[in-house]
Amino acid sequence: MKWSKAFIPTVKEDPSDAEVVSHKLMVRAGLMRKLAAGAYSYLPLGYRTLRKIEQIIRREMEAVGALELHMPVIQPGELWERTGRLKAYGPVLMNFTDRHGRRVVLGPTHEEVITTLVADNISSYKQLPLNLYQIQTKFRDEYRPRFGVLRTREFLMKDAYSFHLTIEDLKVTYEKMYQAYCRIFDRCGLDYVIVEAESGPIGGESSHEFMVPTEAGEDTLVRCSCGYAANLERATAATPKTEPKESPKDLRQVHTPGATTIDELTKMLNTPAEQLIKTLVLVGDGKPLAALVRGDHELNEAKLAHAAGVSNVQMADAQTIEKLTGAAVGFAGPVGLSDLPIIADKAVQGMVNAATGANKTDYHLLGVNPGRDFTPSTVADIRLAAPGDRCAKCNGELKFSKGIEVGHVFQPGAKYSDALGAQVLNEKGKNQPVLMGTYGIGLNRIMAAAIETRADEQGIIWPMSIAPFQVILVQLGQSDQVLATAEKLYEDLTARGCEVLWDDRDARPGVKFNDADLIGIPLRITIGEKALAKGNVELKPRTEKQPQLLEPAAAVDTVMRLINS
RNA sequence: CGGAGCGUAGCUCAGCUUGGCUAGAGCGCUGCGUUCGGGACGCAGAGGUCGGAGGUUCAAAUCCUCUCGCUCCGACCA
Repeated sequence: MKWSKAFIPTVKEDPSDAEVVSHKLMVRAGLMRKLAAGAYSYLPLGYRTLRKIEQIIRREMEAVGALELHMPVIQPGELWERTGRLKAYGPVLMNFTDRHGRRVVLGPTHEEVITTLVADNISSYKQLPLNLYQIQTKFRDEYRPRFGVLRTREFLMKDAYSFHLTIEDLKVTYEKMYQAYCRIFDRCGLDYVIVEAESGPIGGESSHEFMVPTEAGEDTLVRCSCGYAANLERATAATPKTEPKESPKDLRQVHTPGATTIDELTKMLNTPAEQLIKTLVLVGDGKPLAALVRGDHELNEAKLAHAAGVSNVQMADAQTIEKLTGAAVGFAGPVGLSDLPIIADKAVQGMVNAATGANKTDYHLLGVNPGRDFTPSTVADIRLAAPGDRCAKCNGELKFSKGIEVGHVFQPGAKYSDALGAQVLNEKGKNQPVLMGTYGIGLNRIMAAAIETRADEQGIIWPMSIAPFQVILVQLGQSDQVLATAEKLYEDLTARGCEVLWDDRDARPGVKFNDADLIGIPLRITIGEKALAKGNVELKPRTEKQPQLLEPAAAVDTVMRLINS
């Protein structure tokens, strides 16, 4: 492709609305342009990379026996009601009403559609396992699209769904897909870590996320040198050892006017936050419950829901809290709160002479001792891990960092089959629900993550595998000799299957070199009078400083060797 | 949805506080010339409903009200 015939609108300055490196560079290198918040056009150069990522994914999916299909973006809202996800996704679901007054959902994912498909067309265990995937645009009306292409309202996703008779068989495919994902991200040149994850609205127990560590990421990774890795929602920390410094004292009520926050309370009582018990009133599946965490800890609602055996929890409103505790918000405490299930974090269990709310406006209790003054109905890990925490497995120091989620694998099992009636006859002629695994990859995020983690001050540095072109020919000047050499190189390389971008523009060398670096093509061949006087051209990988002088034919051989290595 | 900020040429921005003359700069773009190995220079040009609507005023990019869009922080989420 000649640059003069291409559409590669590079720009010198960072776009004013871009914050992260990948966003800036994708715009500057002419890969994409924004249409509206969370909606981007991919220009020819950017689309080439996206298609290369697609091809890598297709190869690896085929290698593990997944079959490509294509499902509708528009989906009946009724299907989403049946699985309860109309509510679970809430306003994130893009939807509209059609001319007949029916609710239509723009698919954010396709569990409902594929399960219906399988329910209607698979009836025997002999047809299992089955593994289907598609690569398609998904729609999610995000609260806040941001960071360029990292969180958008419309994005390209590879979504796969596998179906099984037994949990063992599901695990076999899950493992295969997990390995295939590793190969995909390896081939895309990403450094990634795999973390244990929460399943969120997809559902299911075991779940892993593929994360690319970078400051630009939105997700928080919690890792330990022993190999433990989880995302923040899932991470478990060792329960801090509290060595009782004093013997239990008597309960004492103190006047604490207006102290409704941990901060105010630590000042007023002159007590460290770790001596306080935070009592939170929540509603789980419509029923109120109390959650207890140490004052310096944060509640993890997903863990709480799990411990309480409910599908989700949310903070109770002020009215409910006042009714249940008999006090204004900020003065709740576990002592005497006998009507509610009390779920205490493990770290609360060993506390001695803690301070809590007194269930009386403007009063707190001192000398509170779990076991003596109140008894939790459940003790579990219900808090968020925090910097400074130790690893639950090896007691090493937990490290916190940011990452971009590029892939996620789940095992929802029978969740959708039960809701949508996907059953098969087993060997004994009895109906049983099909078990499901689901697997997702964000293609745009792969692209952004590759840029984010590999760029330098000059611009993008593509890995060979997903570079829009493998080689850029930089032609300096328009002399007959230069032109003829460029032409020959272009033909020879193209004939050998190499993807070449030929910068034939009548521009100054600096402009061309800077653009070449900006768009990040892995190999650059410079054709100029200087080297050509001795019959040479210059070959320089994007990552190297100094070029190598070679005769054109040798340059072609070297390029092909570098591409195939 | 709460908090903050920003909308002026294709892009990046100045001008707004304290209303006033033909609305500016750099980059990019067009033409001509000189240049040509890491974002050249000269000359001549094209390009603007100052986000939109309403209001105040003799007069609005500038002040007021409403509205739309974008960005960041938070909440929430994959």
